[in-house]
Amino acid sequence: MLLLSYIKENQDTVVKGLEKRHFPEPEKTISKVLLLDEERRSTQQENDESLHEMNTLSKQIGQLMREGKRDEAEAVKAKTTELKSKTKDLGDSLSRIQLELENLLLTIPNIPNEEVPAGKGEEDNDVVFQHGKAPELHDGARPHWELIKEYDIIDFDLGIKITGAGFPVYKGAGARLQRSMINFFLDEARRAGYTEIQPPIVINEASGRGTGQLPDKDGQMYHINEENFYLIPTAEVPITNLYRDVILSEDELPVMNVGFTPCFRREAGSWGAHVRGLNRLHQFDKVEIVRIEKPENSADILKEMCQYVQGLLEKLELPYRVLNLCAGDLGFTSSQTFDMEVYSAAQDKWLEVSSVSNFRTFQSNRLKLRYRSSADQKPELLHTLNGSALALPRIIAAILENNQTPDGIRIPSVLVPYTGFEMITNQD
RNA sequence: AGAGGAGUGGCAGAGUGGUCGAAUGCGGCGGUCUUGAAAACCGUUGUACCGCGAGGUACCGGGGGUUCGAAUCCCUCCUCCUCUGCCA
Repeated sequence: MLLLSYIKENQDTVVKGLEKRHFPEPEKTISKVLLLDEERRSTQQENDESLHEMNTLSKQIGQLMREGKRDEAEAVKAKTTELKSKTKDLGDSLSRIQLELENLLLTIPNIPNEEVPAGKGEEDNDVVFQHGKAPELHDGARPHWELIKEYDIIDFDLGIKITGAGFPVYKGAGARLQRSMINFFLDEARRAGYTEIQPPIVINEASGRGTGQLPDKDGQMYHINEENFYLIPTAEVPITNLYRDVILSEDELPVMNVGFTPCFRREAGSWGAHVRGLNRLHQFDKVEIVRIEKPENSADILKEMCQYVQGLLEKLELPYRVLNLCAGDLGFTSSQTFDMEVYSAAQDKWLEVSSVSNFRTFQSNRLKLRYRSSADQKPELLHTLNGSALALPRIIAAILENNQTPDGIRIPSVLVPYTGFEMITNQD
């Protein structure tokens, strides 16, 4: 959620930012916000005055009662009747206006920062970096959804039997590869200074609102009716919400957390013919890095996090490219996002495996996540950032496809100490 | 899941209808003393909103209600503790 004070002081920037995102009728929305805010302030002033008067009279009554001046007290009481209903009305309008303002603010996405390219959709994203080259595959090389059958390492049909489409079962070497990658990613993050967190993978409504999944992505999360809980779409949600309603001291910064969790996404309406195999799932594993930084550092930290993720891809020997997402393709809560895509040779396709974002104060404003730079300073909102490091299924898809040989699938050497095998073959 | 108890400031803990944003202790910050530190003593110490300011308003787990007036009474939800039951 954007800061109201920011909107007030930077109307032009906000309107231009929303235009860049192709947000409909930005000017109209912003003037509505400002109008509601004005209404809120004047109503609050009236309300406060009215409450003040009530408080004063009530104290008088108490005083008179104590002095035994019953009749005088009753006289003052009579005066409060009218005031009371006025106060009630004012209070009602105030909360109605506040709710309307809050709901309107919740529909406004984050403002893209200056480095974000203009554009409408994914075709306008900027490729800012590219590394590695496509492997030369042997004749008869196949996409991963065929390879997993041949080597019997991932079974979609069994997943359909147990749950439904998009919930694969990992078997044998497939399960071990998956577990190895989780450990590898967590160990790498730990070496880079991140603290490992194992959060709940079920969250309440307040957490969903805190990081901005609610109300924006309500239909995209699995919901548990009895408890009004949601299955997490990413570890970002529980890990960032650890800091909801928290005022950190300066020496607690920066916060660098990493967590592995399964992630659940309904992906309602987003399935197409091109989405096959591991490319899109309802449940998948992901290691997520989450950082909380002082505002002045967040821009540099975003780049640092990208470097970190790129390092992982290089260690896995995967060809990849980095996209600076254009304003139209930016997530609702993000001010800038870099996507990492690996090249999948057998599909001749780029697969998104990481998304690294700076939310600036958009999340911390909802979370009320602040820090105090010194004892006599007012608390200041922090910046939150996060990134996948990494999401597993598409990495597995890329490894299977890029590393296939007539004799089996070669495991990247950095993973071999974790898997305990160098090749996936039919003998496993 | 059933029965009982409890949720108050960074922490501990008093307060059961009026001058309570809230005693007291601890902790934190500033100072006096000291070469320095400790001890002792003095002062200070929540957040948000409105207001140029003086100042005002709200917040005692969340929400609603009773009352001129609620931390205090009522309803409801949440959380924690104890016992019983169940169970990785």
